[in-house]
Amino acid sequence: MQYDFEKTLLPWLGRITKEFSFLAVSVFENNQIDLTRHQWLLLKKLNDKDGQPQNDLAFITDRDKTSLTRLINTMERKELVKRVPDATDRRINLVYLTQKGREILEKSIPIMKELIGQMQNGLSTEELENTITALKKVKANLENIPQEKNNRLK
Amino acid sequence: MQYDFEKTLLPWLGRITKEFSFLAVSVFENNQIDLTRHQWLLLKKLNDKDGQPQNDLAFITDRDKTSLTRLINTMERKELVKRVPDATDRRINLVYLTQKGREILEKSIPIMKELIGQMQNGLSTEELENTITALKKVKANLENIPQEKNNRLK
DNA sequence: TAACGATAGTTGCACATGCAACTATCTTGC
DNA sequence: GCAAGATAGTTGCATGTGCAACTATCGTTA
Repeated sequence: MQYDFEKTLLPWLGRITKEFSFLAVSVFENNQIDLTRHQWLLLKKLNDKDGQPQNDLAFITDRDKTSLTRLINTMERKELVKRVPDATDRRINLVYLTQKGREILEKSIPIMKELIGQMQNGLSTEELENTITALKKVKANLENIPQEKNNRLK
Repeated sequence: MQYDFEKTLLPWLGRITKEFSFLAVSVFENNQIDLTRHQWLLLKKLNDKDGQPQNDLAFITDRDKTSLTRLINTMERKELVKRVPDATDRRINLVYLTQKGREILEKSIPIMKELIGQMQNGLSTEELENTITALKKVKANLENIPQEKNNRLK
């Protein structure tokens, strides 16, 4: 008998993540917002705390610093964020929202809330909480699996 | 008051997916298996049913056909799969596992099972089932959200 | 203070992905 | 049986990602 991967969490997580990304970009487009899911998330993090070093942003968005470099490149071209060299430590770039970035983010937040609401539609509060609790356990489990090579989040 | 996205499913799904990919590749490496998560999944699907057209494989792996083209390119270079033109319809390439592909897949399956087991560790059968049920609902919700542009899965 | 190691960020390379546009082939309808 | 449309697959371009190797700068310490 074959091992049935459909009865594990694995396939669902990937599918939903991908599907949601598509939807988000699609709904953004319908509202004349030109943002990818990744760009949106970074704007959101900058809105929570503006002017962060690239390294910190890489950490909180679970991303390699090189990936963040290029995401910032793209977003700087689109004038959503700007790099400002740190006054005291010249190695550091602080990343700030531009006015345009802030406006686009504010326009996008209710759309994202609506979309998340639709996604979670039909789940009771309890069901939702239980699911998140389970996913947190899963995340914790993954973090406890040792791996030699994983040094990107140091 | 800020809307707290951490209390929605959204951030957890993406994080876990990414973290699991890392772990899988890392554990594969430790066992001298050179596979990415995507390559592994395709091998798995071919093992379930060998000799499928590229279009069908794109569909069942939730992927654009162009993405699949290039994934097959990579995997053909690594001699994991091979393209065989369909005898009756010359537009179609049927994709088959190679001997090497099959061997590597068989070596990888117990490792994947083990990793999924570790990921789901501490979740009771009931909890796991409830979580999967909830995720299925979420997936169904996403599919019911209309979007003009999404024509990739036709 | 000079040297060494740590840290922040970038670049080269490879992989993965999607959309638009393309070629080749097949199917359908007149 | 031929033209028009549908289908399978590829390619160009853009985005996003990670690792290894690199530069520039800072901190520590001998």
